[in-house]
Amino acid sequence: MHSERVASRSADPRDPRDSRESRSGTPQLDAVSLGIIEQLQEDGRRPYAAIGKAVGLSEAAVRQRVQKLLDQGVMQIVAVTDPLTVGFRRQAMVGINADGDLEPVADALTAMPEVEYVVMTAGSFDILAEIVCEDDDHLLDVINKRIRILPGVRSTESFVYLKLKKQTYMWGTR
Amino acid sequence: MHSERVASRSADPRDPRDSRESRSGTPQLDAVSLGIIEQLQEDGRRPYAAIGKAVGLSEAAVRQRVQKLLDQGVMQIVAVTDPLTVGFRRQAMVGINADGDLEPVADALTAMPEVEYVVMTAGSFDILAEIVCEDDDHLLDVINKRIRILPGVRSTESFVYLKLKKQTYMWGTR
DNA sequence: TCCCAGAGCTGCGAAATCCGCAGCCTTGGA
DNA sequence: TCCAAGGCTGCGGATTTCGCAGCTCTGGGA
Repeated sequence: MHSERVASRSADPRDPRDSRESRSGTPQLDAVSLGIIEQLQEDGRRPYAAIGKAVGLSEAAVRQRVQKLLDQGVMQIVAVTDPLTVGFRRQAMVGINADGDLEPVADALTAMPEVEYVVMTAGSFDILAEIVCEDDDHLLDVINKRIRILPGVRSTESFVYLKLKKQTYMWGTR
Repeated sequence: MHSERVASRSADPRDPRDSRESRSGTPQLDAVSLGIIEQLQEDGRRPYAAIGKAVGLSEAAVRQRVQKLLDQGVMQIVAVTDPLTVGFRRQAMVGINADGDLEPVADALTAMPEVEYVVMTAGSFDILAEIVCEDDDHLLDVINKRIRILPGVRSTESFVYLKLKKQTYMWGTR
């Protein structure tokens, strides 16, 4: 039994290690690590032994891999909620257009505590940022006094959240 | 010591229970539960005893509260990653405009495994949906053959992700 | 070719954590 | 006034986590 020890050598002939990196500097993951992530996407507190049984590894090995994935920043194990149910009254997605290099703008957004999510995109917006605020005043303040002021920012468009319908992290399990 | 047992009765005079619900049917949370969530937003695997010490509750009480929060769907404890680093080549935010009742459209989106995030918004889009795909063909397929076909959908606009800059869930700790 | 260093895995006790349960207290309704 | 329900505590027993020593495989250097 413990069926696929194979996975660690057949699926990807190379080591599970960071033998090859994508250009962004993030390590490449083998099938076993993906399996571990998949298990933890279902339940972030699942015991290492149970994960090991599922992916064909010992408890200790799973523990080492998980620790490494966390250290590398590849994954994080956290509680997620719908902010609207936890006292934050206003949440919005903001589309941003800017001139020149977008990196400094994105970095400035990343530094703001109210900004939960920043992604650079292709399309009619250069950057999308998700904002979580206490109330309308707070939201207005962040957008007008903190974002639209950033050097290079040409325009913004806001989408205030009315209702969160879905929020999952289980793409691994489909 | 165990300073604020107060919190469970002074901050909000009512029980920590779902004595009063917001209109969406989600229970109201007291300060202690918020504290627990905050702890788990920093580290989803933090031991119950450590959380208890931080919020002034026994280990068993924390365990019961966490279980209840999970059962109620108020929070989930999961591993989150940047899909782009885990083998999914294409990710996009799609803005959608539709006629009539938006609920069925949102429900249909929610049912799609490739859709990770669905939110109804105010602004020039009615719905925002985040999509995670294997590659360009897959993405194109989902948008053209699955989303734009939905009854009521008038138009869509896509923002393909180039680089994820920030992704946090620690709004509680600021 | 031989040898060594590094990475990853296993197995194993010790320590810490999780879990179920009985009992106590408070609140609200009959 | 009494009872039922919800929430909390404390406590053992079962389970899990943790640290460590030892093994294997691989790649590089002499």
